[in-house]
Amino acid sequence: MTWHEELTKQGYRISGPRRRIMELLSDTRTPLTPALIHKHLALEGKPLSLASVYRALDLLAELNLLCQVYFSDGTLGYMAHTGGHHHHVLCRRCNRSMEFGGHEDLDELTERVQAETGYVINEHLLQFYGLCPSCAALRQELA
Amino acid sequence: MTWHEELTKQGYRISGPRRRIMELLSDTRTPLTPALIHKHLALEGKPLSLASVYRALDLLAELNLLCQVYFSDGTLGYMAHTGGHHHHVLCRRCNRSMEFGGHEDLDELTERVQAETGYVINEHLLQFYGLCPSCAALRQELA
DNA sequence: GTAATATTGAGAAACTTTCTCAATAAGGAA
DNA sequence: TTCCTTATTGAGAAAGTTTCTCAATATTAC
Ligand SMILES: [Mn+2]
Ligand SMILES: [Mn+2]
Ligand SMILES: [Zn+2]
Ligand SMILES: [Zn+2]
Repeated sequence: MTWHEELTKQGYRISGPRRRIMELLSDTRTPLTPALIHKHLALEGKPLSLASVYRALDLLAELNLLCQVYFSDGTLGYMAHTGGHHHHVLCRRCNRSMEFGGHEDLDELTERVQAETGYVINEHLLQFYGLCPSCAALRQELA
Repeated sequence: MTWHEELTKQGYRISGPRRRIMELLSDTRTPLTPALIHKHLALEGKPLSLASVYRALDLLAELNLLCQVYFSDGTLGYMAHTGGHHHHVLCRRCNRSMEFGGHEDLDELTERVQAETGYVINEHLLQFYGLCPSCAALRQELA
């Protein structure tokens, strides 16, 4: 199901701001913060109200059309959601981010932690940080 | 090594604000945000400048005397660091948080993701969310 | 095309974090 | 203990981020 269809199915309209944000994030390989999104769209010639950026991001993330990703400094960015349960690896240097399938890799650990702590666990946050291939190569050259 | 010793070893002073924040967080079982810490200390009678709260938290986290923990709504809180590599489980209802040993449970997954993505991974962010034992019990009663 | 109304824009307001610099206090030396 | 050096704090301004309000606009159904 496309994001158009998902929005429509849930009774929301396909508005300009929503479309522009989905398109921008689909074309970008790094997570973008609300401020960055606002800036990018302004550079395209037609600025978007910052309030609309926040509103659209909230809705699209709520509907699982976008993912929230934490930079290593803790700020929150957004990426297009390609589908399925997954997590992200981020490059500390250029912020380029890739997905990896989450599958049930944490199932075993989740069981252990539930047993150890007595908590009932129903969600997790997982991200990896490091260097992307090109930044790692660059670092090799300089060494 | 105690946090006193660690601060001293690194050439930092044992100041009132740093001591009060370490003591507060050591006595608290939920992560606290800067604003909450500021409020708690003010209620103790002697308010602390909010700027000092931020400065102390930054330093203490930098020295690994405190851990940063994300609430499920994305806001960042701090807890005393008890030592060793670990992660946290948070209760969505009461925010009570427990540690669990990180050991090398992610090593296998880390290897797989490095192979799949080509990234060189050197850090990870992991947290679990759910219900603590007492909140889960409460929920049972109401059902 | 028209009507109903969901959504946006603009700016105010609230909230969070950082910055500046004079005053204070911690730690080492005498 | 007292004095000296200077790291640290307090207070408030400033910068940055997120939310709110409401009239104007744009989308969708008919
Ligand atoms: Mn997963
Ligand atoms: Mn770990
Ligand atoms: Zn990179
Ligand atoms: Zn609880």
